[in-house]
Amino acid sequence: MPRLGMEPIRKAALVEATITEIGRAGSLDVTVAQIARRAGVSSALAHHYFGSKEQMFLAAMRHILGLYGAEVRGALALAEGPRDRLRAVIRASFAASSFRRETIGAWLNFYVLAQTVPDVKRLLRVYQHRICSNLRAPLRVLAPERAEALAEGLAAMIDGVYLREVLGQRPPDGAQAAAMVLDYLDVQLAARPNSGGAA
Amino acid sequence: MPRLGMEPIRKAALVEATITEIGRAGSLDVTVAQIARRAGVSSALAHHYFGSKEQMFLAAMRHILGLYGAEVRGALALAEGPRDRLRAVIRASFAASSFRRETIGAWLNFYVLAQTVPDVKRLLRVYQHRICSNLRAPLRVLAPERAEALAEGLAAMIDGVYLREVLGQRPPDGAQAAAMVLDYLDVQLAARPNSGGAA
DNA sequence: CGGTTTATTGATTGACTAGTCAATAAACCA
DNA sequence: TGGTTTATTGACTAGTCAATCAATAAACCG
Repeated sequence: MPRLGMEPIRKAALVEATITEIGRAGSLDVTVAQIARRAGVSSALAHHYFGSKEQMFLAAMRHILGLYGAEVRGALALAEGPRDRLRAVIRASFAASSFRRETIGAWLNFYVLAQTVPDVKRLLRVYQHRICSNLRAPLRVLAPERAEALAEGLAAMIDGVYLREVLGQRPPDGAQAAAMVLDYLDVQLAARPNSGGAA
Repeated sequence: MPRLGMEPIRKAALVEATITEIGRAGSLDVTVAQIARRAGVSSALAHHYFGSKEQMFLAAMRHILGLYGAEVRGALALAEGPRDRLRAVIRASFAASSFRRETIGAWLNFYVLAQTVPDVKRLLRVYQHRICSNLRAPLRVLAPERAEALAEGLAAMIDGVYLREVLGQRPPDGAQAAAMVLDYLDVQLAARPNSGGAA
């Protein structure tokens, strides 16, 4: 009994299911049948809407990055002044919507996928570029000379914290993770407040 | 024409080939046949010596971590004083023997594998614990109150730099990577030289 | 009401691959 | 010398899975 206008609903369900399955399995070795089952449809339908497994992965990744981007934009909208903006970006990176076991697991696997699938690589580069930009802009105000280096350091640290979360036995603690990066930021800014000349 | 005593030679070749193939493919989706071919033997022989693909992966990982451990030990042996020891550990993390495209690619994939294979997870935990210890010990001398937090921050940053290297278009530059982490360290230590109380 | 589009699936196919096995042969041993 | 161990492989098996297809059926359209 097919109702019309199912496409967006099914696609959304399949994207969610893809992330969940990858996160649970901790691997890209999930079958289309598994994903489809979780989404409550047949594997044939999944192929019908996405064309291939790779396209499903890509859509899932776009979804994750989209959520993250929304989180950042939302936080930035409320922030005033460069320091606040930096904090906003960092906190958004560990907000509950992104910093969950399944999402982290999926995210790590997309890094792996980027080595094989050019489209995924491009997508991930866009994300990296955007986060660096978001950090660099306020840093240019606070520490112009070191803005570039600090932005890269912060970005690396955020990625590193994510990565280490994958192995953690404890469930991820976004607040604590954010605190570590925020502390790094504070100390760096306190060090050479408004000028630079890093090695 | 089989000569005796081939086992260690074949095993070493297969381990090398495993790392190379995973690094090149950027994925764990490499066939035993591929690995064996690169090692110059049949896939049957690979199974003969390792029993299963999983054991090959595990051996490859032990090899990578072993190389890294040796690098750290070597650097530590030459270091004098806590500050020097810290620098040694960080530099060793980006030494040429470990910081190569293929090794980095393989290393990332082992993080993924850890989510599935308990033995790999255990191995990776041992590595993380060891690097944290190596950092903590000298930090306890230089900044006792913050030693724990700083060690975790440094470790996260090291992992993060590795991770970002995976996507990089340029070939990995260990010196520059090390410089970034060393700078982080210097600033943190300069900030509150011999006491603490981080938020 | 027919005809078209949309939704949906069971069944099938075609390709791939981990792991097994029996066979071959050189080297060592008693 | 003849038996055992070690090295090595080609061929095979059994299982998996992405992708396709033909078929069913509801909804919409003129």
